[in-house]
Amino acid sequence: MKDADAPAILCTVDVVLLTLQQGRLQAALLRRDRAPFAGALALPGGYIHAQEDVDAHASAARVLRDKAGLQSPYLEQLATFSGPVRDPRGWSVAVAYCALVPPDVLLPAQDRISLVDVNALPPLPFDHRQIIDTALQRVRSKSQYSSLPVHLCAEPFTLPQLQAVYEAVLGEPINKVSFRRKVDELAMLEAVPGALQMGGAHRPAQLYRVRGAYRHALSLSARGL
Amino acid sequence: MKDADAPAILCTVDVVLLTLQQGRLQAALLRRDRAPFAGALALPGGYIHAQEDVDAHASAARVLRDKAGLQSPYLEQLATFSGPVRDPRGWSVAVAYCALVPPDVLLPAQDRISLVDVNALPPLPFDHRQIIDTALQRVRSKSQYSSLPVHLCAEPFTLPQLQAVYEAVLGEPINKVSFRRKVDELAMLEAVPGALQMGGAHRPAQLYRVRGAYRHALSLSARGL
DNA sequence: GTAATAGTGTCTTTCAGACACTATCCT
DNA sequence: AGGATAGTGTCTGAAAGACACTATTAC
Repeated sequence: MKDADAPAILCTVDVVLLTLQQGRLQAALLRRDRAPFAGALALPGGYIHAQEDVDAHASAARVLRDKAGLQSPYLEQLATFSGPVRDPRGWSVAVAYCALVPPDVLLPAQDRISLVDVNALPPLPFDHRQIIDTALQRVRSKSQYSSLPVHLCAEPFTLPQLQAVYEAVLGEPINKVSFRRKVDELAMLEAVPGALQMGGAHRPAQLYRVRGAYRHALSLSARGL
Repeated sequence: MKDADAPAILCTVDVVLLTLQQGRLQAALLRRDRAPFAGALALPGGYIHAQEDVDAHASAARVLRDKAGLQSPYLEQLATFSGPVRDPRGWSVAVAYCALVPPDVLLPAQDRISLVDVNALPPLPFDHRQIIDTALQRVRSKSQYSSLPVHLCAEPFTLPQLQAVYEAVLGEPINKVSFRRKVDELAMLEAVPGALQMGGAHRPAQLYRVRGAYRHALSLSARGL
C-alpha cells in the first residue's frame, strides 16, 4: 500500500488538436480560464474524471467536447509526460493525445479556439511546447507511410487536394505519379461515382472518400509515401 | 480543483522486459508477492513514487532495479493504459515501458525472473497481456527500419549473429546481402580491430560493437530492413 | 581434402521519380 | 483557340533480393 501522507499525483490529459489552414499546419489552443497560467493560451486539457471516464482516451474526448465543443474522429494516444515540475500544482502525469480534424470541423468552435501556425508557436505554459513538438514528429513520421493525413481533409476531396495536404504535412513536394500509385495501393479511397470537382478553368477532378473500413483505422504502406 | 471526495487515481508503471534466448523472444515476468494476484506471474511494475522519481521513466528504471535487480540501457516509453477495471484496486493509470536486454544481463537476476516465450504466454493478471502484445507490435515494427535489435545482442557480436536476432524478432528470413548493405548504411557498428569469432569449423567472423553515438539512440533507415 | 559458415561480386527484379503526353474544363 | 490543371503511359535510375562464387577455419 501507499504512504497515506504522500501527496496524490495529478492525473490529466492534454490534446494536441491539429488542422490545416492556408496550407499550413495549425495547432488549436484555448485560453485558460483558471490558475495556473490563467489567461494564457495552452493545449486543451483537464483532469481525468475517474467517476465518468472509462479510460484516458475518453477523458481526452470529453475535454475536446466540453472545452472546445467538438468531436474528433481521429484521436490517438501520443505519449505520457510526467514529473514534479511540469505542473506547478505538483507531481503530475499527463497522457497526451493527438487529434487531426479537417478545417470545417473547427468552424462551430471558431470563437473559443485560437489556431496557431505550428512553425510560429507562442511561448506555452507547462511542457506544452514539448508535447506539440512530439505530436509533430509523430504526425510527420506516420504520414510518410500511412493514410494519416486523410483525416485533415474534408470529404469528399480530390487527389490533388490530398497530395497538397501530404506536402504541407511533410514539408516537401511529392512526385505525382508515385503519390497516385501509393494511394491506389493503400486502397483506402473510393471514387464517389459521378462526383467531380468542377469550377476551375481546367479539367475537373474526381472526388474521393475514405472507405468505411479505414475511417478509424489507418492504412499502412510497407515502403514510404 | 478536484472534488475532495473523489478517490485518488492509482499511478503505476509496468515494464515489458524482452530478451532473446534460444532464438526466441522472451518476456521477463516476476512472481507477485502481494495482493492483488499474489503469487501470480506478472510484469515488473509498481507505483510511481512522487517523492523520489523525477518522472515515470525513472519510476520504471527504479522498478527494474529494485524488483528485478538489473539496469537496462534501452528503456523506452510504450503507451499508457488506464481505466476503472484494469486494476481491482480502482481507477488506475499505468505508464508502460519496454526494455530490451541481451541475455547475459539477466544472468544475475536469474532466480527472481521467469522467462516466458512470448508465443506461449500464460494467463496474466491486470491487462498485462495487452501490454505485452503492444510491446511486441512496437518492437517488431521498429525493427523493420531501425537498429533496435542490437540491444538484444551481447557485445561484441558477429553480423551473422545480429542477422539471426533480426530474423528471430521479425519472424522471417532476411536476405544476407541486403542485410549487410543496410547495416553498412546505418553506420552504427564498428569492427573490433583484429577480433574474430573463432572456434567453428569454418571461416571466423568479424566481431563488431555499437558505435558510441548509437549506444542509446537508434539509427533509422529511410526504407526497410 | 572436405565440410561448414563468413563474406563479396554481380545479375535480376522491383519500385520510385522524371518526363511527356493526353483529357477536359473555363474564358 | 488558349490556358490551366487532372490524369496516365513510359522511360530511367536506384535499391532490394537471388545466386553464385571466393575465403578461411576445423577436422
